[in-house]
Amino acid sequence: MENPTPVPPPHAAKDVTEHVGYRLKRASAALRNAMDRALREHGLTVPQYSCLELLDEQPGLSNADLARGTFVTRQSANVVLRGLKDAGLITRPATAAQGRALPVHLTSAGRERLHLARRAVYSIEVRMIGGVPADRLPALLSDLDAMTEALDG
Amino acid sequence: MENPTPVPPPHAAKDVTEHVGYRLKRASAALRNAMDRALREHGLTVPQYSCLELLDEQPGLSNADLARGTFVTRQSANVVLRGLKDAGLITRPATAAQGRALPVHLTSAGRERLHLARRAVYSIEVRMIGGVPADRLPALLSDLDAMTEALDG
DNA sequence: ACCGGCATGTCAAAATGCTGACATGGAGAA
DNA sequence: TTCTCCATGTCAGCATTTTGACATGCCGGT
Repeated sequence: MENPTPVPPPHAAKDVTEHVGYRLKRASAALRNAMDRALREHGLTVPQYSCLELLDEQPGLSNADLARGTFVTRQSANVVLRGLKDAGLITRPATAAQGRALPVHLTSAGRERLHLARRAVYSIEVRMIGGVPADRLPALLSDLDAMTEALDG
Repeated sequence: MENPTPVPPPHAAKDVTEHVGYRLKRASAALRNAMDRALREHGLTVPQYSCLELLDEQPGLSNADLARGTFVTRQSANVVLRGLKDAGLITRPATAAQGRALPVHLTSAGRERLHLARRAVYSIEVRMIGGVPADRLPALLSDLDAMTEALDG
């Protein structure tokens, strides 16, 4: 009487490695690893790079914005920002002109560092995408998006 | 003269959220979050659950095997195993009969806990997969696999 | 037999991330 | 206005994970 009802598997799968979650995690880990190694040569961590990329695109984002954008907590993002500020790659006002949000901006050194690191990161993305047929890329993006929405919504 | 040569983007993309890496990370984060919440009710962390799942399928795996299987370092896996052992969910010999690898096995309590937690996790996977067209699932699995291989190989 | 390479388990230290909690500022309802 | 709700920034404590290092046991070629 330990387990009378076997759990119905999400879909036909011989073992764990056939599960979407496993593949997703594995791909994500591989990407994280590759980015870690590449960014280390530029003196950046993955969260730091992610913040720089977001800030280059949307200057003035707040700490909370960056936390959401990089999928970590506000507290973690705060630590990252402190590191970037100490490195002179971003600026952050000590007081808020209005509200509590403190808008973060890239310094020219930050922009420069980002542009250098971006080369390395993009080449990784190119290598990663190289494995999948080009005509399936839109579907892949869409499916990843759908999965996220299905979980978050 | 700051950046004479713009970096060629990996593929046509208006912003960062169009990049495969971003989508991948986002989906992975959403899954991780959902699993964290679900497994907490069962007193398990994601790495712990992952180890139990692997051990149920392949009894006798070593710490290093589990580290590779869960995409963490041997040291991290060791901490996880210690937790599982303290909880009485696994057994681990103190000495190796041959070689250095110590084969890990599930206890009946471990199997029971796994079967309970599996329901919650599978329902998450079902929900996640629910967002993508069923006929695209094989391609999705294949593409995730291809990306991993392109990065690791 | 010997030795070099390699995988494993483990220790120590540091970095990283999260949970819980609290104070502040703003928007909207009563 | 006043009050309630929500988002933000931040502090403290804890958990998790990684890097770096070292000792042990096997397996290959020499």
